[in-house]
Amino acid sequence: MYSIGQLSRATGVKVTTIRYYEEMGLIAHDGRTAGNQRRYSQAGLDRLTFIRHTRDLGLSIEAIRELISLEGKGGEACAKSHAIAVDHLADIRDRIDRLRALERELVRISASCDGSGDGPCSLFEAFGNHDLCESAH
Amino acid sequence: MYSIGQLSRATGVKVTTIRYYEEMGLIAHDGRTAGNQRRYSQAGLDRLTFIRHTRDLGLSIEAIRELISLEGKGGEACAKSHAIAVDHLADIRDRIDRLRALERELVRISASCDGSGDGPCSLFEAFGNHDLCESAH
DNA sequence: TATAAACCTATAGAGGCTATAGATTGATGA
DNA sequence: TCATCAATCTATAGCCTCTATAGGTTTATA
Repeated sequence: MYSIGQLSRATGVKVTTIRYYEEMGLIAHDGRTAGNQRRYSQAGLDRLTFIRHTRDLGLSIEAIRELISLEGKGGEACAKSHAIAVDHLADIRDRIDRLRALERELVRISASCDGSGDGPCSLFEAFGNHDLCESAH
Repeated sequence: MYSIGQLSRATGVKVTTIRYYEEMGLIAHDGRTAGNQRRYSQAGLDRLTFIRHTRDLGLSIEAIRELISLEGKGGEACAKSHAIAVDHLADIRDRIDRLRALERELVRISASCDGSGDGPCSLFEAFGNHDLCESAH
């Protein structure tokens, strides 16, 4: 059996965060000591490792909760899990696209003035008036 | 003079958010009516437009506050503003790189199972064991 | 003048943690 | 066996950028 601190060191998830995940319903402990301290089995460690990885991938607590509820059920559950992965991938790609647009804008804005302080500084117009406006709002 | 609702409609920033920006020190109103309602001049509208654009670009409230304090000062202020833009650009590029790594992982994970539910579903192993581990933790 | 829309302040909640305080328990060395 | 100290416990508040709600007041229009 592992203490919460051992789980923390093994996975890199902070102790307080493990308790937070418990509160969120992602992980349970396998009993307590006489003095009320949490104890975990190997299954607990595996579960936390899974949570850590899926969080690293950017999945929300909600999505992870759903994945967990689908684990090992086969058939339709497999399809649902697949959908979570594919949806998240689409979301990531969306964010990449949006960040690329911001990157282009910022390149333009940075270039609008060399920062030397000689001559008029056009950064504020550049910041205040960007091309995204035409498409975004 | 504009009411807060007019400012909101003109910029697409919600009324409650405008009041939040005021509390954060990004925008001030130009007086109040006898009945205590905020009124704004053209300068207020311009300021909110600026805030909206810089938020769209992903700048933090803190960075915007600094930009505002530097506005129209020329010389060194121009250099500082330039640095804010360049730093933010570097940050955006970092985030793009990280999202690209996630994208690759998710492509691999999605491909590990077709979601048909025929045969064993390997999504959970794929989610729980990803390559990022070797580099990230 | 009556009504409805807009406005006001204050407060709580979202998501995903993190930090702190103050108390208790557990493991180790003497 | 006991002292000590690290680890753990619960409960609560804070971070950031809003958003939503409640309950009340003001403004604009018919």
